[in-house]
Amino acid sequence: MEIREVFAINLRRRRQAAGLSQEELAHRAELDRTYISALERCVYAASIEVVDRLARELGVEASELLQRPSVPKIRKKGGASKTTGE
Amino acid sequence: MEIREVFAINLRRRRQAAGLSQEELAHRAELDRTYISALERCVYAASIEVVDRLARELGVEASELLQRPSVPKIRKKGGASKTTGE
DNA sequence: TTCGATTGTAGAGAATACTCCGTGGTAGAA
DNA sequence: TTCTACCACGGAGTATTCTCTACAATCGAA
Repeated sequence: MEIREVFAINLRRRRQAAGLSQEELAHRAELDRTYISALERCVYAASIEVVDRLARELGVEASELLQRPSVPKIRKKGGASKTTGE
Repeated sequence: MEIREVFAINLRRRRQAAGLSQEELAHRAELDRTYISALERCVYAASIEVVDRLARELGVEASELLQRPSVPKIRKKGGASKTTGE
């Protein structure tokens, strides 16, 4: 999983959890709305400065937005082994 | 503390801990040597892609390189209160 | 349908990250 | 001293991020 994707997913989830629209978040973080949209679609690799500004407005640490999803406990009998895709 | 600084400090500490020169790390992460130097001096705000590439070569998660140093348990009697500097 | 709110997307330009060249400085070993 | 390894730093050029404007699509409510 690419780091852009990790960030995109975390950003969208946190934003929605905070009940903010892309526009609201963009305004608070002093960024452009279309840019937030692009970030959530993995169009760009954000600089750590925008990661930090978004994290602040979402009430989390910058590092959290780069946290890869923890592997969700595999429960299997005889299924084919599945790789992470990365 | 600015996020650049957080990253710069973590990068340098991890690099030295790994016993790598800026040149060695740059080569392994396929980045320019002078750029690594600049990152450790807070000249630029790296993109999350270079954070990720450096993290890989240092054997850590990208998110770790953005982790702010934990406040080291204040032990004081009557000293002037000290701010974080930020 | 019509409206408001939200998001996707395109294009052009400004700003900044990143590369590549070179120079110099410091410290340790020969 | 001389050599080597390592790092700070400058400038110029390329690549990418980020801003701004505009238009279209979707969805739920009136």
